[in-house]
Amino acid sequence: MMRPRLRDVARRAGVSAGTVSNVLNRPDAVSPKFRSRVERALTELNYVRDAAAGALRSGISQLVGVAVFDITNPFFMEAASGMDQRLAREGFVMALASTHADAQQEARLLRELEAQHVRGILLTPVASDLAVVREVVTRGTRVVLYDSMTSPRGISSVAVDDVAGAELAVQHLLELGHRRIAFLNGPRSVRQARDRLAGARRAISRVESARADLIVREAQDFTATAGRAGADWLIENVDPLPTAIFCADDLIAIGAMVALRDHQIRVPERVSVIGFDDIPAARSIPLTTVRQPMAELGWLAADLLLSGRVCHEKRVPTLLVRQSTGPAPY
Amino acid sequence: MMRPRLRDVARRAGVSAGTVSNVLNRPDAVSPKFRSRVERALTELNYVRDAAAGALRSGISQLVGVAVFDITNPFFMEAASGMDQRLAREGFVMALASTHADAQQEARLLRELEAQHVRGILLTPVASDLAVVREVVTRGTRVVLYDSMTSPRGISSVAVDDVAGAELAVQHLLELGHRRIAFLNGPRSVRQARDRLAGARRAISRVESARADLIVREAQDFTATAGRAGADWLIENVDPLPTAIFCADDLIAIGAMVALRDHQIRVPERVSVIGFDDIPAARSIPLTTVRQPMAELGWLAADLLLSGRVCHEKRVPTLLVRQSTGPAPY
DNA sequence: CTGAAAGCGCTTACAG
DNA sequence: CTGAAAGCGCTTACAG
Repeated sequence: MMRPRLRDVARRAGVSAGTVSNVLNRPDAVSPKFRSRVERALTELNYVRDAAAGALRSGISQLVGVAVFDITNPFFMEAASGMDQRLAREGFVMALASTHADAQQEARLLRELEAQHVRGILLTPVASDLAVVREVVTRGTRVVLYDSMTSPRGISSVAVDDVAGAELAVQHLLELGHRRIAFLNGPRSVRQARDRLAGARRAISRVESARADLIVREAQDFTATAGRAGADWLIENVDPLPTAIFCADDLIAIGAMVALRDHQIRVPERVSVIGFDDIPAARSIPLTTVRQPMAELGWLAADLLLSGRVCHEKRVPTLLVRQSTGPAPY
Repeated sequence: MMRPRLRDVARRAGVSAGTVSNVLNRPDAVSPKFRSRVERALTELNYVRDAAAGALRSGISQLVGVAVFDITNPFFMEAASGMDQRLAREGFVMALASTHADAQQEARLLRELEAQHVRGILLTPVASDLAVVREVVTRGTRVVLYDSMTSPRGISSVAVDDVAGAELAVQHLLELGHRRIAFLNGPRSVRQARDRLAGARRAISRVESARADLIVREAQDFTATAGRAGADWLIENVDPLPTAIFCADDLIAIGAMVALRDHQIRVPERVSVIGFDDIPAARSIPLTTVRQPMAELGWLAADLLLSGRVCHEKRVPTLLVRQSTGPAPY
């Protein structure tokens, strides 16, 4: 009826609770005879260690906190899946939560996870000052930053170069002859949005032969709904319509394509669309995009967390040309 | 440096630790004078309750376990998002994990979450015997089943009628004149796959005027990769190709459409494709599908968990006709 | 190598 | 209404 406790196992094995605990936590310190006796009792009773008690006493739990912007964005879930793969093999349980890209909620969440004595936290940071993160780290909780370009001392991070990625995207459009390009960005409060804007601008500024324009429109968030609204806005307010739209993520791009289709504007014949991330759905659109190795980076972030190694991994994203981009129509 | 403890707050407020705890847990039992003094100390020190200690002592934590088949499937993440919305408003933290639709891993996970003294578990059950679930519930952990058609006594569940949904899908194809229909199903070990097959068969068996065929192919899992392989198999092995493909979920449908496109088979002119779930990407394809109200059901499941009410909610899914289905070509 | 004991930070009857 | 004390189930020095 009740779950067995350490003392139940101890009684059954005819040893003390301390010895059972030793078998569990430092088996080498127990004689083979006692160890096998205890192990039998453990399996016979189907013992599961009380995680709360263990966490309280030892100061550490089998929980790893993962805090991302948005759990419905495949970008983050691909990453979380990579993290989970690394974590599960050591028996850790992932506690996933969303910050909704809000600094307040991020702070609340970090404290809450710390209070659970999590083994560590994998975080997509919203705030770039990292004040709360530092606080938590100072008190002894490991944090690894996912998708963060800041490389604070003592805190590991993994990231992709967003500036380079956006540059790649816009360069691709320029090479196709586009000279009036719209950029459907995410909210500027998010670092990724700022960096991608910087990259887009840099590519534009490189154009020498002719003049190139970048029309920037900021979406409310990185969702398809926001992308749709953004494209609707372009269609209504920008005349003539740009011949290409660079979107700050694939979800925005998907939304933009829905809007274009609703207005019978053909992609890529009249307007080219390019995204960012390469979420699984991008392939089926099929959407030209800038690929980020999300699962790989997630795996790496979890690995850094477990090993305790401190380092800053940066990856350069790659361009994936599919069928949503083509030559400029004029 | 160290996080403040209850006793630090007590000292600062000039009261005992018990009184601070009372302010936190049963404020009405404390006089207004003491209460406000304690509350000030609480905020001044930025106190965060130690969750592990609280869980150990009270037997309950602020954690809610969520165990789904696959965290990269938008179907589950839309649901999780609904759960999170309900949970976050009461200050609960969601611990999301994947069972990979495997009964073993499900059992392991349930025990692990129980050991964390979670407030409850929201589970997409793999095993239909529910033995481990019952065990956990007997010991006092609340469980609400998500997407489960079994309605065990004492355990709440929310679900959509998969049989009816699949019937709806195939009926739609039949009404369009299709008589050779392929069904790209998920693994039969999963209840949803079995139910959707039953629904598809039922629709087929209703046809009176002419004969209708259902060619069933079981995919490895509910992913786009599996869907692609499934459609490739159909293209290679079934001649003539069926004029319509019903897919057990949208991911499989998306994969199938990629395969068809790679073979220059036009959708819906030569082959109609219909999915199941209505994940956000479906709209942008645009894929005809059977809609499940995932976020709503997730919210409801979390609500049942928190309220402790036991009931079984069933929803009837709805058909969403978009542009991936059309009249049979012959 | 093993056992008895202290203690992690809370919560909760209970005495005053 | 408040405080002192016991105890949740573990882990970990420490004595034997």
